[in-house]
Amino acid sequence: MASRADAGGGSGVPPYRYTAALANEIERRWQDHWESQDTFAVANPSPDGPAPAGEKFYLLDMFPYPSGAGLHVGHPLGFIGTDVLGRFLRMTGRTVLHAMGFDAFGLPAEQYAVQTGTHPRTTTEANIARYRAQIRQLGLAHDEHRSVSTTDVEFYRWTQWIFLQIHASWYDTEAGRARPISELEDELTAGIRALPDGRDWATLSRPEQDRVLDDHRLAYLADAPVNWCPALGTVLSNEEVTADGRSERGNFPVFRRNLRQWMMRITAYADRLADDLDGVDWPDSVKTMQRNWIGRSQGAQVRFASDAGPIEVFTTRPDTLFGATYLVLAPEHPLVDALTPDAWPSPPTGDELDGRWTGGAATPAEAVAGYRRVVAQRSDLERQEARDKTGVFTGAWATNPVNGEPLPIFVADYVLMGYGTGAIMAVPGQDQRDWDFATVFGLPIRRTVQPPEGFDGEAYVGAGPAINSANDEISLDGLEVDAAKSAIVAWLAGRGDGEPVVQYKLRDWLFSRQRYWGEPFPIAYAADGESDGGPSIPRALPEADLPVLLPDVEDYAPKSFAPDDRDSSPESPLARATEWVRFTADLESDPERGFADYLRETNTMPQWAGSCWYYLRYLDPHNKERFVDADVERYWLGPQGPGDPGGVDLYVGGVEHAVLHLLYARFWHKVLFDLGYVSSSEPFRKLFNQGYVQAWAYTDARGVYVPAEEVVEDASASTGFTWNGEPVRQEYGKMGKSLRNVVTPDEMCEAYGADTFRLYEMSTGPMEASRPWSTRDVVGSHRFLQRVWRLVIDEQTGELRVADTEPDRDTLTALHRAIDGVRTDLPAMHYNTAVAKLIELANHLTKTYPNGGTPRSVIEPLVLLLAPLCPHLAEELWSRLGHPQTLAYAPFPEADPALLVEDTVEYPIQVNGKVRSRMTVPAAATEDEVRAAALADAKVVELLAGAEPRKVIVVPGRLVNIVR
RNA sequence: GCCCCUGUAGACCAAUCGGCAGAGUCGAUGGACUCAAAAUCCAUACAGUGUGGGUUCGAAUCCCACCGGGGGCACCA
Repeated sequence: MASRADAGGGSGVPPYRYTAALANEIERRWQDHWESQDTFAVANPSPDGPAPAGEKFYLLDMFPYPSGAGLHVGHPLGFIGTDVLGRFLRMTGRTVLHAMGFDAFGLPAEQYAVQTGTHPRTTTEANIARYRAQIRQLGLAHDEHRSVSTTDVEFYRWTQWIFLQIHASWYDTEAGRARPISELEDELTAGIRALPDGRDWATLSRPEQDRVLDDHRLAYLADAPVNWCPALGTVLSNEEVTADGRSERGNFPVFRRNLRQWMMRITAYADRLADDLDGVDWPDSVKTMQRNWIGRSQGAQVRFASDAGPIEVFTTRPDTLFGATYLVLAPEHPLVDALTPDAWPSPPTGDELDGRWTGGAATPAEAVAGYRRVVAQRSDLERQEARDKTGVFTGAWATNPVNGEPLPIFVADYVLMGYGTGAIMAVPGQDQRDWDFATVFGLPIRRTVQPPEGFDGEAYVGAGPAINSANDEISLDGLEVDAAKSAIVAWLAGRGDGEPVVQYKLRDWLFSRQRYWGEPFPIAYAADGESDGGPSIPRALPEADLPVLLPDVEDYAPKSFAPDDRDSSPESPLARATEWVRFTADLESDPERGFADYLRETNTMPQWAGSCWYYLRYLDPHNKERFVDADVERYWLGPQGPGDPGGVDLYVGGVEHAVLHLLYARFWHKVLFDLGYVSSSEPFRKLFNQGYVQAWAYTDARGVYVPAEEVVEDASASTGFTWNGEPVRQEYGKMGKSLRNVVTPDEMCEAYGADTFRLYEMSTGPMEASRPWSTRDVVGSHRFLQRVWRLVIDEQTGELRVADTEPDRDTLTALHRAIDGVRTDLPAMHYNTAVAKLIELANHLTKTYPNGGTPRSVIEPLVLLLAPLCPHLAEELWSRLGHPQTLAYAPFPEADPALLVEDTVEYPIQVNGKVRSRMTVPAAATEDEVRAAALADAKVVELLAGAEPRKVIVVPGRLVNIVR
């Protein structure tokens, strides 16, 4: 079977037609040319070098993970989009930095290594080479000298270095920024700062002092509840666990358990991460997602007295305090054991104890223990699915500070230990969850906010005046929610029973993984333990020891377990590299010891580490002294004026990174900013989310996916499509192997050429929209490029067909309209409409000059207009038109405003909103002249039949509407 | 359940401030070229903007309700 490329070059086709074969030849030639001439290399400013030519623009794509499957046509959508913009900006005089790197640590290479024994580096490098080749054939104008991969030793050296800076920092809440931990130590030593627990710094032993410092570091070890995934053999960050309590990768069960792990104190930055969103130009949807993730809420902490001491409760509705009728603690709450009495008490009210409260247990301790057992055996998923309220009475009462009322204390799993204080005051009148629980356990319900007339729901959570809310000292009655909140919080604070407080959903970032293929931590522990017998203190390795190289190991797999083996414990593959793990040194970070034996940290960093700062390394990829030179960073990323946070000028990628990558990267950047290493306070000044390329997939009668490329449209089939004559059902989804609908850029480049592929991807819709891939439609873009080629080159002879004649006025107008439109559309990334305007111009020229002889003064601007979208074809035509230099830096055409205005305007004339007639008037006509002309129109006179119109609306340049 | 985005010819998509529903592409139909086909070129037809209300001289555009599609969050006190 002949391929399209063969058909294009076969007999009967003019010898100099723009076929796929010719396109491929042109494209390879120009790609080689750009590479050999270093066309897209961009220099950093230097004191002795020449000043940069134009205003800088740092253009950035979210770098890809080089998977073994290679690219499909969906992947390069964003890359092509940024390339078009970058090329346009270069032609308008900007100095553009555009580079491409690889996020190359990651699980697939490691899993492949586990299966085959191939070193992950081998697999990764092969995949990167394939990606580079696939990207190169698309003609993307990247500065190749700036390409980095997170797995490069010279890259992860600096990832480790940044980790050391974070580890060597603490967050000074008074100053509102991170500072070197050495300054904290100095202040403690000098007595300027006291220890929060009242101990005297000078009397502490060295390990005790180190532990105090470790409690402040932005990177710290903690026994924290983590998400342990036995099947993957590793812990996961909160962000990597799905809503139904499974691993995002692989969909395995995840269990909560306590483990000693590396954490990043991202919560210290919660306010700045939320507030600084105001200063960046990001889509509102992404800002909202980040704000929701940080989850800042204003509220109050209230203390309820109990026999086991005060119980701290967080609430966002302190105004409803008079409506509290019981308290609930999370089952894991530390006070539960102290509260639980030996025997069931009689209620202070003198009533019988409600049978529903005890769960049938003989003693409170038994009831609580039994309930805890039930809860612990539930997975997170089950806990979420079970909406029925369960719980048990602890046997204890607390006192409501506003009215001295005794409130029974329950334990229930609808209260989470991880949020607030792990204890709530329950206000069934104004909270549906509390209402449900109160209903199950027969607890009193009291409204303290007046619901509106006709409200027939249960709990009322809306606005309204307070009721039933007064004691001898204070009355909230009649106050609206906000006023009531401030009043009661002030009253509580005055009595020492509470204070205003801010809560966040954001948790600290779990930063260690039990994996091989990641950055090793530059950390070690004393082999013989600590002199005070406490847990090991992590010791930073000196900068001179960087990079800490990944050792070779026999087995790359972490120890994995049965998916539901909740009691298993993680074990990193690096722990088996015993020669690497143990070493002897005299560490400055361990002043207590001289030369001593140490054991390396055997966890590795999560995949996010490299992506937190790669955009900084593009700026200065070969710097041996620093991760990025300060002046270079200031030039490319520095703030442009007051109120500007600085950062990358445009960052383009999918919305799937709205919280994870973008939040982590902002956090690292802010730490580096606080420590004075970067001048920008935000990494990405402007963010743009491109859409996805989706694809149709087809299933047969059994529901099995069939190869999408072999499916034909068939109106006679019940489903409209057939495969091998069988009807198949169409569905819409992601492009991928499992749906058997993958189309690769390689196929498209072979069948049509890269310029056609680029043009097609850019013309199917606006950059932000997802759209279906349709191979059938690609030919339209190809035909357009053939028309452009034919305007310049004779298909029979290969000679130029342009003439040095003057274009007519219509053609000139068409050209300048196109210039004007394209100049507006390209910087706005409205590539689909820019393409339409180019096609319109080409169609006009084809029609106007059917026998060749298109004026050079029109053709040359057309070629330049096309250059950002189809650079190879444009370069080729530009060169054939006699220009020896690349057009990459040629000036982009400018529209002549005089040619954009028309002499006359055609006005539709509406009568009562319906178009009844048309007229042509000079463009310079005044509103009154237009009105007069419209009223004089024969059709209008006929329709009005002598009557006076009630109203005449003239929209200049648009239309006239006459209301009868 | 809550929040956000979205709905325009058979398909993908256009339409400055609310102002003539159509720029462009595919497909369809007809024609040119061809012995024929492919490729290429030329021409034509096709929707009243998811549904129902409202505001307005005028609504795809603004407002309300509902329906469909996509995404995010989810016992967060």
